[in-house]
Order: sequence, then structure tokens, then C-alpha cells
Amino acid sequence: MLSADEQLHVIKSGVAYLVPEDAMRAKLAQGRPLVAKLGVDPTAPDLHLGHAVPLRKLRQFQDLGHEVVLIIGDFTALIGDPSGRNSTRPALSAEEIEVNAQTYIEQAFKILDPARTTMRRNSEWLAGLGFADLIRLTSRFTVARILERDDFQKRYREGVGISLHELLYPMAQAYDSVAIRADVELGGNDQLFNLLAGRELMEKEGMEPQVCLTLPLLEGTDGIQKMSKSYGNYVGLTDEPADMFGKMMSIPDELMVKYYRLCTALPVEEVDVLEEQLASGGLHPNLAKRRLAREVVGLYHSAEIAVEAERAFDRVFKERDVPEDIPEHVADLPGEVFLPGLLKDAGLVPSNGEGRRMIAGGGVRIDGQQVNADALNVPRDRVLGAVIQVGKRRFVRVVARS
RNA sequence: GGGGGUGUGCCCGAGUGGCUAAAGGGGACGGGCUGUAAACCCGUUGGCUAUGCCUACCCAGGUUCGAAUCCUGGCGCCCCCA
Repeated sequence: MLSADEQLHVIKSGVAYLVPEDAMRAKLAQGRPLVAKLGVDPTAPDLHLGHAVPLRKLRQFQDLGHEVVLIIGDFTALIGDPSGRNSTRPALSAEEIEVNAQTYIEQAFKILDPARTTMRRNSEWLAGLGFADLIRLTSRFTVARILERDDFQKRYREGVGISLHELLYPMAQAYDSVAIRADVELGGNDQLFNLLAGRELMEKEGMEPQVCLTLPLLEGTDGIQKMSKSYGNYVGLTDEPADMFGKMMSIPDELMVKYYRLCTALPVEEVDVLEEQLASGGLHPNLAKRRLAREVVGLYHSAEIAVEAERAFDRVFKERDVPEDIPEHVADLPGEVFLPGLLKDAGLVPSNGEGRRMIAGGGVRIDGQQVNADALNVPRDRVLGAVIQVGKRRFVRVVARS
């Protein structure tokens, strides 16, 4: 086992906050496997790179010889984590939660070591609490303290509704830490308040309080909003290699180093070198981004597939060629084909109107040739067997129904 | 329990009887430029084979030649007083 300081060095890399750091060192110095906790909200069925950030950090803990407890918040899902939200979330049904939890676990094990991971559901201890227990729990917190949390404060100030049960979320999460005697709890930066609540509660319960470790929120491919499915700026862990590669290539340059640090398995020293080379101009950003894309695809698929993905990417975007695998669209073709309708039927656009707009805007190509803005009807020969392209990445080959 | 406010397109937000498929912004999408990056410029952004038709401003009725705009009832949300 590495020394406490050596471990601390690894643990600290890439984190936003580690509070208190001294306590972390002291725990590591005890020389025992620590319990690292991560609470997960079974609301998002599909994981993306943002979710993977704390999981990667947990993996580091495991590699250092520590244990991980993943807590599926099946009970707290009745509340829905209000962190960073500006409105109440709808509660999920038990079935939805179960399905989501299952999906989560499968995907999490792409990153975590199952041998050192324990799965728990917080209904195990929360569901059995009675009203009296709840009263006792809530008595540990004050209204002022709870309202200190940024998002509550903001909503309160702005007159956006806060349902009473939402205030219970941090308390429930804190109780989870007590239940499993966590040594350290991880979370996104927006979780700091909740993590600290856990620390405080443990202390009040006479336990050795957990250390709180937060990781920066990962911006999505747009480079602005945090990565999230609802913003459509996410890179899914189960994305197809080509998609994943393409999405990785579209992140802003400024985020590359952050992604290298938080989303790849590259050793810290290597990332440091990359960062330096990028800053000095010694490394072309495009090359660095390609490598990043390969690393990420390699992690969730394989190194060979990553290379293929890169080749396919170059084919379409560098050589402006059509991809090798193009879905076929089987259609009945009259002599004159109404192009917007064909685009719609082929699933390239959601409506005829959108198809018209795309044509008008010069976004439609037939066999690589841009369609004239007024060419709504085209002869059958023009499209039969042709590759129709909308925008840069939507392709279809038209085949006649025989 | 009482009083007041508010509900518009993916989001924010203007509009307070006709000229409104609804200003402006954001986002998204397309084009240009490029390293499919960012920035920037241009365009589009309800549906319909379409000089027109249909559906839309929380919901249901009503007034009117005509309603997102006025009236009635309902629903949601917010604030203040108690």
C-alpha cells in the first residue's frame, strides 16, 4: 500500500474540494481500507461522461486498496434530488426506479471493480423509519442551516416554490452516511452541501465524520452547460463508437485538459505534459483532441474500435466522403419525387416543413451535390440508389421497393 | 381564513380587441469560414405537395363581424396579511 501522502496525491488530482484535507490524510494513515461512498440518483437511466467522473475517482480509491459503497437512492428518489434544480422534480414510480437502478449498475461496472464494490439501496434503512425517527432526524438540522444551500436560498429568495419534502433530501442523504459509516463521500460540486450535512450528522451521532470530496461539474459538448441529457450535450457511455468519437471531437479546446483529467485513465503526469505542450503550442489542438477521443472511445469500447472510429470520422469530415455504412431507405418512387416528403419518410427530418427548410437553406445533398433551393420535386432517377445527405452527418441511401 | 398577482412558442420574455404563426433574446438546426473546435457572419425555427388551408398564447364556455388580448367558471403557480 502506498503511503498516506502518496495516496493523497492521487486522490487530490482533479478534485474541486477535499474537506478537510487533514482528516483525509489522517484516515489514510490509519492503514485500513476506507469506505468510499457515492450516492446515485436512479433518475437518469443512461450514464454519460459526467456521471463517470465520480466513478473514475472511486476507481482510484479501489486501486489504492479501498472499498466502495454505491448507494442507489431508491428511497430518496421519492423526493428527487433538488440539487442545482430550480423547481421541484416529479417523483418516480417504484418500477421506473428499479429499471433505472439496474441500468445504472451495469454501466457503473464498466468503470468500477466489482470485487471491491458493495451495492446498497437506501430504502434498506430509510423505508423502516417511523415518524418519530424522522422527527429525531430533522431535529439535528436547523432551518437556517438548510436554507444556506445555494439553490434553496435562491429559490426562496426568488419566490420559486420549495416543497417541504425537498428539504428532507440532504437529511436523508446524510443519514445514508451514518448507516454505512462512510469514511469519505464523493459527489459533484453541487453536492458539497449534502456531503457536509452527512459529515455534520455523523459527528452529532458520535461517529468519526466522513471527509467530503467533490469533483468539478463536467461541461458538456457545448462547453457551457453542465453535461446532461436534457441539454443534449452529453457523451453517453453506451454511445456508438462513431458517435462517441464525433462528440468528443466537438468539445471546445479549452475543455480538453479537463476531459483528459476527469474522463480518461491516463496517468496524471502524462496529462501534465500534454497540458504544457498545448499551452506552449508544441502540440496541435486537433491532434490532442483526436487522442482524447481515442482514449475515451478506447475506454468504453476498445482501442481497436477507437482507431476505426477515427478512420470513419476522417472519411466523413476530413475527406468529405460518405460513411461506409449508410442506412438504406426503401421507398416507393413515382416518376416525380417530392423531396421534402422523402426526407421525412427516410427519417432525415421530422416534418415536410423542416425538409423544405433544409432544402431552402442549402442543407440537402444528393450524391454530394447540393440541392437547389427551389427543387422540391426531383425526377426518380435522381434519387434512386443515391445517397441523400442532410446537414453534415445524416445520411441515407435510397432504394426502390421491389 | 382574507387580499393581491400570474400562466404566451424548446426556454426566457413582449404583446392588453383586427396590420400577430405572435416583437426581442437564448437555445437548436442549416449555410459560410475551420481543425465537424471556439469565435464570427448569414439564414431557418407550428403542421400541411402551400400565392392558400389548418392548428396554436393553461383548460372549458361566452361576448364580438373579429379575442393571446374582454367576460364567466375551472386548474396551476407565486406573494402579502392573519
